[in-house]
Amino acid sequence: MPDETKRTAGPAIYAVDPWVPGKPRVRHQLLSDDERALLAKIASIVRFKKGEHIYDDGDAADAVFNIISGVVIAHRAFAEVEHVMSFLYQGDLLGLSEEGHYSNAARAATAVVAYKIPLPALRRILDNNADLDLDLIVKLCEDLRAAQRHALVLAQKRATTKLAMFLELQEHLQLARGEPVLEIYLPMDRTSIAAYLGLTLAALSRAFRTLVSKQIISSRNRYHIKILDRNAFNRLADARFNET
Amino acid sequence: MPDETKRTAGPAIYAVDPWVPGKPRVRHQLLSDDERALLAKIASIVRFKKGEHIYDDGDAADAVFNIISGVVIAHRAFAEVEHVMSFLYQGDLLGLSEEGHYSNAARAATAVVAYKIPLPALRRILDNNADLDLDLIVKLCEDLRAAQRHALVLAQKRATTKLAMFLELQEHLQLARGEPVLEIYLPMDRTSIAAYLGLTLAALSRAFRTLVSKQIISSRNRYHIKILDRNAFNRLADARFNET
DNA sequence: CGTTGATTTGACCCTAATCAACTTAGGTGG
DNA sequence: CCACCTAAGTTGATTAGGGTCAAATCAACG
Repeated sequence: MPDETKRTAGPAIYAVDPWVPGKPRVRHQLLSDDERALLAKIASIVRFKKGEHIYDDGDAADAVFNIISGVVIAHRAFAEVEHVMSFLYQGDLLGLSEEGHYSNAARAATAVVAYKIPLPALRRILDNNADLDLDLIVKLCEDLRAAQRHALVLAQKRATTKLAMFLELQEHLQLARGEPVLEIYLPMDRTSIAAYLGLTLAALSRAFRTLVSKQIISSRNRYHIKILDRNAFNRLADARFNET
Repeated sequence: MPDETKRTAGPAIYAVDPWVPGKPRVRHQLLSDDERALLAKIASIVRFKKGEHIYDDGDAADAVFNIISGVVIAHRAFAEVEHVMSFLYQGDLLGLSEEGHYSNAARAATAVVAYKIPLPALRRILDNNADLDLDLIVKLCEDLRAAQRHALVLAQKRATTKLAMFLELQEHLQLARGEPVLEIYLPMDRTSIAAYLGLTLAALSRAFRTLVSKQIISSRNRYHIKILDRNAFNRLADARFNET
């Protein structure tokens, strides 16, 4: 697994479309070494323990975070229910899509290390740096597509379909990160997955059981899933197979 | 209703957060007159009839569109079902969040007039124009928030809640556009609304009927809705009231 | 080894999906 | 302007799938 952040110091933004099935393009670094060095100067490194709270919906937004390692959950309470908006991985930015105040809350799904980039300093650098703008635009377009994919998942009516789509997405992300994909690794807990898919914990659990009992997937443990029947899996998760 | 596009010619990008309840900030134009003139030079004006097809999922993306008037539906078929990703209004951009190929299809919900901006020309201008970048970033952040709001709506389990949230969103958009809000105007057909909310046409129809029979809303006709019981409406649509 | 939180499972209920019939609203052509 | 046609929307009956609540396991950690 190539870890760019070790070769060159400083914030990293990766981009790749993890959706198009059969097209596992490797993600690439959007920032040049110079840009990363520039950002590193104004960034500090922060650590969060698993489950730790990073910022709250409504807090004054004074910094953006760039994940070095670990998984972050962007979430939001609505009508007493927690909704997970996205899972964020190494190289992802969080705290970006707000102005003045964060519009999501964020917490660590695993132990997290991240760059914390103060907003005023970032703004100063952006103003003098046309290239960074372009990179940001590319990243934002990608986040936008991701949000629309999420909407597509949520619009599904069957729990097994949602779950299969989620697993496929995780698999593509893993592939894009250059990790092995014999198994799908799920760093977040079931509750978070359920909140992401718009299901109750019970319904998600049943969806897992259904896929397992149909021999479509198997699970070594809570965090490691293997796809046994790729065809059946694709039929559930992938539009191409449903458009006959 | 102020119509900026009539005062100054050329593409227009408006931005405002239409979500925060009780905070109906008026949208403002992100582009300067100079920028708009610049874009106008490379843009052509195109018209689409109601229901007309604008571009298809997968088409080579050769231009972005900037809506002058009318409503556009960004949609996508998945598993034989049409999903509406967003409704786009005057000043909105479409065809942006893709690279190479459009990732959504688009069709006109009403008669539409739009600027068509060829991508190569746009790229040339962006390269020489730091200000435009910034504007684009603001717009993208806003689109991103909108997509996450959509996800939040889709994650709701009750049809009446989804519908109320949708109506509230439309109301806020209208307010932001400076239109009167005694009634909520729904330019799109029921089928599109259902597809946006992840409901069947039948379920949406029943949700309307439920709200009407509970005296929460009334409808003058298919396109004009009035909110009768603001408290009950907010209890359904608005997180603030559900967090007790 | 006990305690706590996470996950699974079960029983029951309710809502929205489905399928289908019916009504309405918009066009079209006479 | 009206009769007709078609697409859009409504309504009804039925059913399946997920919600809800609660009990039972399981897993992690001290």
